Amino acid sequence: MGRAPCCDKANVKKGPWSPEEDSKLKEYIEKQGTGGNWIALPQKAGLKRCGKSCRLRWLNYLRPNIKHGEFSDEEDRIICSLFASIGSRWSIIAAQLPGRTDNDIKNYWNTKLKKKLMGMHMAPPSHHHHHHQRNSLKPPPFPSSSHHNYQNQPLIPSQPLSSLFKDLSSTYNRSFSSGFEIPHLSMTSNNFSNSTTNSSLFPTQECLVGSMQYNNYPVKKNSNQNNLLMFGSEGSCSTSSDGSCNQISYDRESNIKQEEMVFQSFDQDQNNQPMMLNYGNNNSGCSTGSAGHDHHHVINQWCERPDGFDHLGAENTLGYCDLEDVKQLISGGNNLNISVNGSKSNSLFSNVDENKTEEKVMYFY
DNA sequence: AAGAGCGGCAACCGCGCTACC
DNA sequence: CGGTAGCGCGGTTGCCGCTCT
Repeated sequence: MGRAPCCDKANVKKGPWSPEEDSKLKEYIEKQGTGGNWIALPQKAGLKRCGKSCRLRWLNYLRPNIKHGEFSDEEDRIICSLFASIGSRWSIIAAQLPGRTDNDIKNYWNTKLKKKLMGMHMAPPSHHHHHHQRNSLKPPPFPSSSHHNYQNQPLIPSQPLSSLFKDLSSTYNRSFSSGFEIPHLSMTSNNFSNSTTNSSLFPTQECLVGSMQYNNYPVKKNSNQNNLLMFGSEGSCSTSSDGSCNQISYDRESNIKQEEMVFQSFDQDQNNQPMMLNYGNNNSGCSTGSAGHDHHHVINQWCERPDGFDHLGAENTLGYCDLEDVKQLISGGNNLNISVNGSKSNSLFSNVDENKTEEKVMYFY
């Protein structure tokens, strides 16, 4: 039994939007707002479009402060860093780049950035089949929600992440040895009614990934009392648990997405302690430092800190990871060594709930 | 000059999640 | 508590312009 269509497909227009449709939609939303119901919106606005189509058009093209055009080197770097860390979570990546949409970034990655990175190390395909080889550089398997899983991807390492960053480094004539960025994803919590989060309220734990020790990232437990892998803003070094969060909120004015994420449920470890994975570095620890860069404005709107520092607090605000550490992570069969709460594990996902995934080892493609 | 191939991007599609009834 | 509507996301497709042969 299939799902009922969201609209009457026979009576909706498809294809490119005309300027008239654009102005109708823009005008309606600017005056009336979305009303929290995209399905009903096109009829109210006098558009023969599917609600989903309207939403997409608004979010990707019509809403204020949308940035089109060339991506800066800094934006490239952020995209690459986050992609290397969390994979194709475009909406999350987009949240780090004000004015950019997930669709924009996705397209940019698929058509340009990926090739830029691959250019020096991978021979171009002999035959180009449009749209069919774009995913040849696969993201790292990400302990995703059930929404998207990577467990069915073939375990065939083809592109060491280290070389990927080597490419990037040479491309931009800079070294990533002190600037490899770790995902930095701010959160809000259901426990807080407003949008601003004091990130220090989130519990964190220490964790070793390869030679890197990470201890800045908060962890939360979901309502099922499973343990969650979360990337997040800096926090205290304490441990606690609270409710779940898993929603995207929007800046009231710009509709720019703000993220709060629950990524993956983990089993408890052998000591019956909550398991988590933090990203950080031996040297960075819970350090603080200079203020953030422009691309963190979105985050900073939501994760204010009284000291004025950004979330990871250092010059590179997303965290640090020495390139050698990255290489180390990639080497040895692309197998990450993880230590959680002092107990070593030889793969990132060895503690993943086996009912949810069969994949035990993190590979980079 | 023409057609095939390629690249870029807007838009569509299907599905998971969640709030609501 | 199950069913359903709506939302949001990532993957995919279609179209169009440019380049190459």
